[in-house]
Amino acid sequence: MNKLYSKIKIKDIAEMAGVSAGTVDRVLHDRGDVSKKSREKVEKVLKKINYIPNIYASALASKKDFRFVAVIPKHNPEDYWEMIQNGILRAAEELSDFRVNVEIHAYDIFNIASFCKVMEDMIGSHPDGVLLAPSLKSVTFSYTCKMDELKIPYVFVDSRIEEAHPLAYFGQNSHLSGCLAGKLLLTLNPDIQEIAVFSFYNVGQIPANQISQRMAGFSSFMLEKKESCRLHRITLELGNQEKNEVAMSEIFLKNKSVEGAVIFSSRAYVVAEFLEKYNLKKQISFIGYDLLERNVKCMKNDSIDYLIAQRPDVQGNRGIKALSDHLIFKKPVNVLNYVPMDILIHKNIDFYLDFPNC
Amino acid sequence: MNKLYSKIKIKDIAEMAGVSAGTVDRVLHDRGDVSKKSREKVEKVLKKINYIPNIYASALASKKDFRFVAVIPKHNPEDYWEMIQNGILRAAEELSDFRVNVEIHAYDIFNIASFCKVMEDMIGSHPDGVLLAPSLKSVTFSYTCKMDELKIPYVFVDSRIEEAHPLAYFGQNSHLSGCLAGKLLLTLNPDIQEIAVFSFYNVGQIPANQISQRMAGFSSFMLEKKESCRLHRITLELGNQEKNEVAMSEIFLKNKSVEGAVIFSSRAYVVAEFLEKYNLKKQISFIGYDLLERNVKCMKNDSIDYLIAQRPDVQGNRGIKALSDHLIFKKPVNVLNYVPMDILIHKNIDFYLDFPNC
DNA sequence: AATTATTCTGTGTGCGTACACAAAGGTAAT
DNA sequence: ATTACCTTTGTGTACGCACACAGAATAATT
Repeated sequence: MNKLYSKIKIKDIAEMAGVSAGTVDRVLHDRGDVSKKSREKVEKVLKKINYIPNIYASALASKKDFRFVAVIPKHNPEDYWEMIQNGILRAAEELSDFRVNVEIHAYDIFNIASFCKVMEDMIGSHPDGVLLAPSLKSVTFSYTCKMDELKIPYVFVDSRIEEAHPLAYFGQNSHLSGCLAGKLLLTLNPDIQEIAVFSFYNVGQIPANQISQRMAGFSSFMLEKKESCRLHRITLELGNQEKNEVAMSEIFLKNKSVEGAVIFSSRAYVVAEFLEKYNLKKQISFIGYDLLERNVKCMKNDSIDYLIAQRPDVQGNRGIKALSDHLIFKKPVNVLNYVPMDILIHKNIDFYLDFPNC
Repeated sequence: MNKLYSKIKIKDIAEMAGVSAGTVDRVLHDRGDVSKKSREKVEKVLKKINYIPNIYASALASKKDFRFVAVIPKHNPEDYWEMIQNGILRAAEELSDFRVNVEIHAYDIFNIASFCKVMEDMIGSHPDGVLLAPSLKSVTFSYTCKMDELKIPYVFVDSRIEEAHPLAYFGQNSHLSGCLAGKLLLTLNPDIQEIAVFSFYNVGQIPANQISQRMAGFSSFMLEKKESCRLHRITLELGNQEKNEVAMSEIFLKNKSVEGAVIFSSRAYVVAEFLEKYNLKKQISFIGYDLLERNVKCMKNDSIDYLIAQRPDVQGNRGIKALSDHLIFKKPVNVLNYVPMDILIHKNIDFYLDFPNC
């Protein structure tokens, strides 16, 4: 409750350099109007000591407001994107005392025009920073180019576009995460010969980056480790339960030799609930992604064996924080941030859910 | 870069209530010297609006220094405890602008007297808060009682003592983590019949809470799921490589029917390196705990199949933050915080290591 | 040399809060 | 009614920093 606390402050530096606090401040912020002589005196002191500004005092004194915009898909409350959004909103709260405001602009994932409209309006509003969940590669790229020109820093979450120049990326290494899915499936059933690989048919939309890369990773892994294994690709349709049920009956009921299944998008429950309904849980090893409530429920019913999670909340949270690290705290930020591929099974999923990541 | 930012401040409340800022402050901090009339006026306003103090301004203005002490085992730089310490030190840095100082007091894990000395000196120094890695239960308990009396808040990390009244606990649910080890071993080898269970002989010391509970969890899980399976308990001795090698030869080389092994303390590499040396990696499924550098190396050599991790850095970090949440930010803190049981395999371990947890 | 123009530098104020202190109000005792 | 005493209240200053502004020092012009 006493003494101890001590840190070098601007005033101390001023004293050491034999100038005033104002001059030190001008040097620190490179704001000009400093003679060479004074600048050198200050810089000499700065080199000697390790000045760490009090960011809280700094934020308090600053009059700048920051406006960040997060552009993500429209979604339902139980969706994967909701978790990303939660992370974003949590960051917004944590940073509110630093005069940071975050707006969420949502686009329709099935409608490129909607994405374009959102992006154009967003860029037109001249935000200080942008968090972006990429849509179609070429389209997205044209907007990131515009932001490069306007010097608006942007970060990617979930997936990224190699050609762009984001401040940072937070997301999984999709290819390797597909390999992991393969590895887990082989652990469950080393002798597996036929696997059903599910994906969703996105009306008029090329499959997301993320998902096709996972698929590629999985395929190449299986090809290498178990060439003999046959992969059946089944395309499901969002909301068309009838058709999906037919497709799944075809593969699971008619063809009794399929012993495993994978899905690379977050709606594993669509398949898992089918497995439950027809009592196939034991025969079919099934692996999915992301901790949607319904997925978790299926896992607890043992219709999903493994879920691979990717800390979506952390992605959103750290994405926003990367922007403020760069713009407000002037900290260097890591560009490529691959989030861990968390392996969840019945036995450890509860602790994962209960413990706030970050 | 403009408007937007606005939050209710003490001055606003003062205006609304028709009193001065000083009076509002006195009400907010329950510091007395306020007439019933004024208090009511202020409280009425407070109920209506949602006042969130600016903790940074508050920290800036506060003249209180906080001294936290972390009592943990002495250790080497590559040890498990080093990671806990790193989390502690990171928290100390993050909180330095809040006038928080953290001291690390280390005790000799093999010497109860050393623990007692550290604890007594520590308590005698009247810290504002304590982070504690428990030693022998009964001894530790006597000190937590003393801290209860002195109203010094303390948090447990790693393991806990049920009878004590900590502000918080951060650590794994050891019992279930033992079950998880069992589950993973069965996934690797569903037909396993003989398993070697390793532990370290701690000279003159009862095995740590943590470890014996994992062992119990594992045993009960195996008993339930695979009654026929035989468990061989092998006790190794820290630093006595010769003796250890003999013991391991006995179990792995003479007895060819052992197909799996587990160790519940962090030095899995002692066993794994033996498996590498005698080329037993493929025959023996082996599961260990914690991401020591040497363990990770063994995993990459495929001599360890699974490592169960417990975010030791997060434990240390959140432990210290729990103290400051309680003492400085007056936030309620969760008592029981079970960290996730992270499942690491060759395929996903790198991402886990690269990505800073929190 | 005197004046104006141009750097440059120090001081002062505010950010939102905590806390010390003095002033004001009230009550009880003389 | 006066004094003394306690309670309650408002004001002022400091925390460390950013930034505006005035004033000092220097350079350029007449």
